[in-house]
Amino acid sequence: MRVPDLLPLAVDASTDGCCGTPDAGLDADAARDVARTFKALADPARVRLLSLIAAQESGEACICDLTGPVGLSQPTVSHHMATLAEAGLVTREQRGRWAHFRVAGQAHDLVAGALAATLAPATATATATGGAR
Amino acid sequence: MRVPDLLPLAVDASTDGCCGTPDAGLDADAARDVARTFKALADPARVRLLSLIAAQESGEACICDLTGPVGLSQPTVSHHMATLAEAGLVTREQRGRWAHFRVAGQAHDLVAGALAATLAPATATATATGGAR
DNA sequence: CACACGTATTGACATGTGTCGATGCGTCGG
DNA sequence: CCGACGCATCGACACATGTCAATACGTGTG
Repeated sequence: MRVPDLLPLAVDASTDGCCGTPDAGLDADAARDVARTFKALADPARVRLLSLIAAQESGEACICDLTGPVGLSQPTVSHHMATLAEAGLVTREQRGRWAHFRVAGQAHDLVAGALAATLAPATATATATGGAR
Repeated sequence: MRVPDLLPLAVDASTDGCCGTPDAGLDADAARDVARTFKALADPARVRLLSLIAAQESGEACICDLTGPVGLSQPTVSHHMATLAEAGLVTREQRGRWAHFRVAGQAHDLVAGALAATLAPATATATATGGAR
């Protein structure tokens, strides 16, 4: 399952004095969550699947619509979609015997938040935790 | 030394008629480039290293400053930094016998561009290629 | 109800990747 | 000039991951 309600985005508190977070980056847990989000996009097949769904006129697609364009077997596509869904980047809706996938509303904020947390640990906690639903 | 001038961000032209790019996502090459960028951030160690550098007061750090906080050996950190540098996310400057790393100016745009290309192939070509091509 | 169809799961395999110890290569200090 | 220091590379290992064929599971359809 694991659709984390966005990201913890905690900043390392190891040597955290009071206000400035001197120079310590994200702590181990936060880094692991951030990496988990990016890892979902770290494969050409998943990137292609996601862009393929995003490019659909209807905004959604089923597995059978995707196997052809990406040139992968049905089990492989299904596996990738499960990965994307677990990362919270797509949503899966079983309608009849078709599984309809669409890009999650969180998707952009999820990745943008992870990026912000990585590149600007100080300000990211404010922007991301407050900005993304 | 592979610092791709941002991303190609090409959209699939397989069934591209004239104007709308009906519903095809990124092509294989573009997806591979996008995935390459995200893959650099798909490991907790690298995320942590990057955030650690970004959090430095001076904006830069050498290997010896990083091995401690992340709890990894010097060769491993060196290897991760090479990965980040090859992805164009950090820059490496040899000064004396220290190697100083700083977050590349491209870094944010590089990742944001990859994200945009994935989630909004249609508009991304306009926004991203306009800035980079 | 039996069959066809779309999807998910399983098992297996090859490849990729993170990690470390040992070692090599420049550079500074005595 | 020689030793210490910082970093990169190499070789090796364990583990994760992408991929497929085979198969199981639900759901419509005849």
